[in-house]
Amino acid sequence: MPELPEVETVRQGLIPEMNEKIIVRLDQRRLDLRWPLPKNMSERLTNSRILGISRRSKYLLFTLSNGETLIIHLGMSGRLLAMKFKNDTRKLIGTFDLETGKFDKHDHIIFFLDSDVAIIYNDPRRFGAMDLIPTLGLDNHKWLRRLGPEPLSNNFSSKYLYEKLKQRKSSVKAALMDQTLIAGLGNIYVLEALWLSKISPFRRADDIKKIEAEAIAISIKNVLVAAIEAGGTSLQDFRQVGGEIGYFQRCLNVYGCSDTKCKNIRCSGTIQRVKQLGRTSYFCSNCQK
DNA sequence: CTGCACGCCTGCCCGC
DNA sequence: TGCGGGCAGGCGTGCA
Repeated sequence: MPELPEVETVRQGLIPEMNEKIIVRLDQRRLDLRWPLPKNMSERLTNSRILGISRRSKYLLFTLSNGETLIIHLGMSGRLLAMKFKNDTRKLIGTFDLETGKFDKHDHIIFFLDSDVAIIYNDPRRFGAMDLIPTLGLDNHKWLRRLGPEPLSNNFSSKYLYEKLKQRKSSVKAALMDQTLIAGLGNIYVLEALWLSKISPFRRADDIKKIEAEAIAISIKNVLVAAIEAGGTSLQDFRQVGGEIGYFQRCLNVYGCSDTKCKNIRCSGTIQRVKQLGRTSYFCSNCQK
């Protein structure tokens, strides 16, 4: 569920908690998430200072003083939650219990910082992943090297999108979900952007006209910016660093809106829920052509 | 090479 | 009240 806006929201929340802090101890409670965790992760991270936190697509990148970068992917249900251990007044959801002093069974990794804050990685479904590699080799990492442009950067333009869609025989939805074409989108924001552009998710990508590609590119940027400003979408799992939900679900126009009236002001259609490529698509067949 | 089905994993929700 | 089945979906694998 965490797509680009959710990961960016987490990044922004982590910066005041983690930037310039030293990891004084690591509590690693499992050896694997989706894949094995980095070898000797605890030893390699202990006493390292976090020099910066950036994001590429849905990956969080922690630059460390030991010359390595920690890569974290939240998968479907991963959360990074900050917890003060002295004078804590925060309410955390589904994790550390202040009364019993016990961690949740899905608290897999806990980063203790020199500021009396701990960052808890909680992930019930364990679709998340971590890796730890030399910072110099970051661009060639297997998770990062094939990613397409960041949609909010100048590397992503309507011209780029038009040219790429022209090469695809799949549906426009499948193309926009492809991380090598554009990085960071998932089911929710692809469907929202297509609704805003009045393009059906079932249209063939190579049939998209130039003016339509422009509308899609603008819609992608608009929906991502708005979602980041709202602190992301919390449909089931997503939480911000302090445990708060995001508020963008109030702004969703089609995702999860089956059988409701289309919110397009000039449209009398009804939002449909249909299976597409083994995933759920929501769209209005009346105004999305 | 492209396009797409599948499996991973758990919690939740629905129907019986 | 209990239980089985379907669903959520990002991403790697493997197939045609």
